Amino acid sequence: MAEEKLLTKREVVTEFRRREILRSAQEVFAREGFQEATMDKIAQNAGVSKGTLYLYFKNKTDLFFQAIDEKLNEFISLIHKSLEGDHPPLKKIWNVVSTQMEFFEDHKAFFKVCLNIRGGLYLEHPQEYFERLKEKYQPYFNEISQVIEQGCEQGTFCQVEPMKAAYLLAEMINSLILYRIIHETTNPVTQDEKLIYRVFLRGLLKKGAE
Amino acid sequence: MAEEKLLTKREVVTEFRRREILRSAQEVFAREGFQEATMDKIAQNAGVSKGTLYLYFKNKTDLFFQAIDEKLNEFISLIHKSLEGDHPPLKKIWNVVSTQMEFFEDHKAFFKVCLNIRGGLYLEHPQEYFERLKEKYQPYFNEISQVIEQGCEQGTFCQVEPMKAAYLLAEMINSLILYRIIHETTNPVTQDEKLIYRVFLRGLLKKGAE
DNA sequence: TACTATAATGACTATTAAGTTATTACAATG
DNA sequence: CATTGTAATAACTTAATAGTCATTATAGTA
Repeated sequence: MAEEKLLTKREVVTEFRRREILRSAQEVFAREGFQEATMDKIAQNAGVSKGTLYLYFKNKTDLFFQAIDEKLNEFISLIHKSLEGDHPPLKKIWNVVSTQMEFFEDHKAFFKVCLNIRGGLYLEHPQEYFERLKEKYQPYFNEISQVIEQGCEQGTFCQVEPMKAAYLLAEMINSLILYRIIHETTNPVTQDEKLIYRVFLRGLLKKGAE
Repeated sequence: MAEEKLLTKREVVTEFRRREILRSAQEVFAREGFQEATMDKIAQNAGVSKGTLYLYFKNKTDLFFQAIDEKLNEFISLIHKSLEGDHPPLKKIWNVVSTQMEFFEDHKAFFKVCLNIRGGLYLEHPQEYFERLKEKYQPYFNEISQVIEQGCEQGTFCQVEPMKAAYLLAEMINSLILYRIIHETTNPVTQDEKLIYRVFLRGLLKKGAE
């Protein structure tokens, strides 16, 4: 009675096509950005014709957002996992820093796309997509902000607006990823992780100074 | 003998046109971003015909970069002025934070354009323009980094790579400007300036904690 | 005022690329 | 193996816009 939901050949092909198109789109968008990436290039790269793209995706913007959606999910779920369990806030902050740093170190092209989106969203995509992405990021900022709130309550951290502090931390991490890209740094990420961790928690001031 | 270099009517008009086009371009680019801003819109907004734009500027990209150039100069020279004189590093850090925060608070549209450029540069503009802009920003990062170096030497700051610390500071400031834009915050910037100043120098950790 | 050179115009061209659709290929099914 | 409906194709349409150029207007000058 095991109602084995065997996929027909057609369903298999359909799923395979969809994946292949998404993979191709990720590649081309990451390499060329939204404008320069054309539907023709993506189709060719995927080994299908342009018309086929439109059987699977409504339009270019739709394809774009679905393409990044997956990697973004991956990132956000990594962050989520790194915050599971009952650890002290300091440990969790460290986990965020190292997880994010290492993820983008391994996905530099995707990092550029993220910058690209954020920069372009305010100006070059329909408001609707901005809202969608904002929602997408929400859990990420919420989780960091909760960690900070927890730290405040426990008396580990100073009193701050947790969400603002979360933004600060997130952008501190991004700034060093950017630094690494611009200066083509190859030294171990761990050094930069430590730097962020230290500055975010203790600041630049030397003990006893001022 | 006062060799008064009187401008002819033609020269006056020419200079006026040029200024008017730049002003219009700043406006339209800030409102719509690079892609959406068309030469027609810019021309119409400036009250000239499209052909005229090409008498004054080589092409769209050229116009774009000349349009932002001016505001960028203004910003960089403000930062420069705020670092003049013989003040202790702490005072100078404060000056950077408040100058930058307040400048972008007053020029939110321009801030968006800056994000837009940075995001798009890696992917959507010729490498040449990226290099040009990098050079443009150089003095800004150099000055901050020198302040930090000075602080290190004087024993006020911990030992860090000054340029990385400069990046950290710059992006911390940007992160809160971004926060203000996204959350449509209207509370006084001074609060946010103080937050950055404190976190950058002393971090989030409560005295005596951990 | 008349002549010349430069500035300005806007219709025009050329290109690019998103999205459509008529046609063809192919998988499922009895 | 024949029939049918769905998937895929690629040539086509459409729209947008950067950049050009022949024509017109205007400032400088004698």
